[in-house]
Amino acid sequence: MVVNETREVEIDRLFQALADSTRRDIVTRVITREQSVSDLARQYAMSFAAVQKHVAVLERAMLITKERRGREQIVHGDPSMLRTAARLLEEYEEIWRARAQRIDQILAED
Amino acid sequence: MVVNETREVEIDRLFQALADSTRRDIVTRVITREQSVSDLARQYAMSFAAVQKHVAVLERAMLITKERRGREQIVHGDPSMLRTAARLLEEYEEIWRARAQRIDQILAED
DNA sequence: GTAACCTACAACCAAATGGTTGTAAATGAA
DNA sequence: TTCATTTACAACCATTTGGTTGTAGGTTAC
Repeated sequence: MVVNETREVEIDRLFQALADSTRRDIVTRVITREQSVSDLARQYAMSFAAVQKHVAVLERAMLITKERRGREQIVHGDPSMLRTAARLLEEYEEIWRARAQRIDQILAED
Repeated sequence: MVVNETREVEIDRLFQALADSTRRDIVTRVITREQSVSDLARQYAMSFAAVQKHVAVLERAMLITKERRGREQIVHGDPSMLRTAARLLEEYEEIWRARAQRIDQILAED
C-alpha cells in the first residue's frame, strides 16, 4: 500500500512545514536574502523561541539550512525541496489532465 | 504585516490537507476516478469514520467536492486548488531564480 | 416490511502543534 | 573583565489532529 515510506514522511514534513503563514514568510525572506535567526525573530510579533521553533520545523523539512557564523546562526533557503513539492503538485495536475483526455476519448467513441 | 488574511488561511488549510499521506492518496484516487466515501474507506486500514474525517479535511481545503447520489456521497477531485498550490511553489522558485541572477550580476561587476 | 448499506456526528483519547517563560552557555564588544 | 547579544533547550499550556467506538437516520435491495 504505502510504497516509499521514508519519502512519504519527508513529503508529510514538507507540506506540514508550508502549512503555516509565518513559516512561509520565513521561507520567502531567506530565499531572497539569508539572515540570522534573531534577524528573523525581530520581524514577527512572537517570542524568539517561537521563531526558533518555526526555523527548526523548516530545517527538518529541508526547506532551509543553518550555518553557524560566530555567535549567529545564519538561515539559508534551500530550493531543492521546493522544487520537489512543485513537481509533486504538477504530477497531480498531470493525472488530472490524463483523466480528462481519457474521458474525451470515451465521449468521442460512437 | 499579514496582507491577505483569508487567502493565507486558505493556503494554510491547503498545505495542511496535503501533509498527510492518506489524504494525498485519496486525492490521487479521486482525481483519477470519482468514488464514494465507502469505496475509499474500504481501501485503508482504518475506520470509516477516520476516512470520512480525511475527506472532510480535503473538502474544507477545497481539494475535493462531494455530491450526493442516492445513499452514497460521491467524491470528486477539484484541480483548481492544486493548481493554486503548484503556482505558489513556482513563485518561490521564481524568487530564488531572481536572487541567483542578482548575485551573478553583482559578481560580474568589476 | 425488513435487512443491509451508507453516511453523519458525537464523545472520547493520545499525541502533536504553536505558543509562552525561564535558564544557561557561547560569542563579541566595551 | 564585564556586559550585551545570540542561541539552545526545558517545562509548561491550550488547542488541534488523527484516530477510535457508538448511535442514529436515510436509502436501497430483497
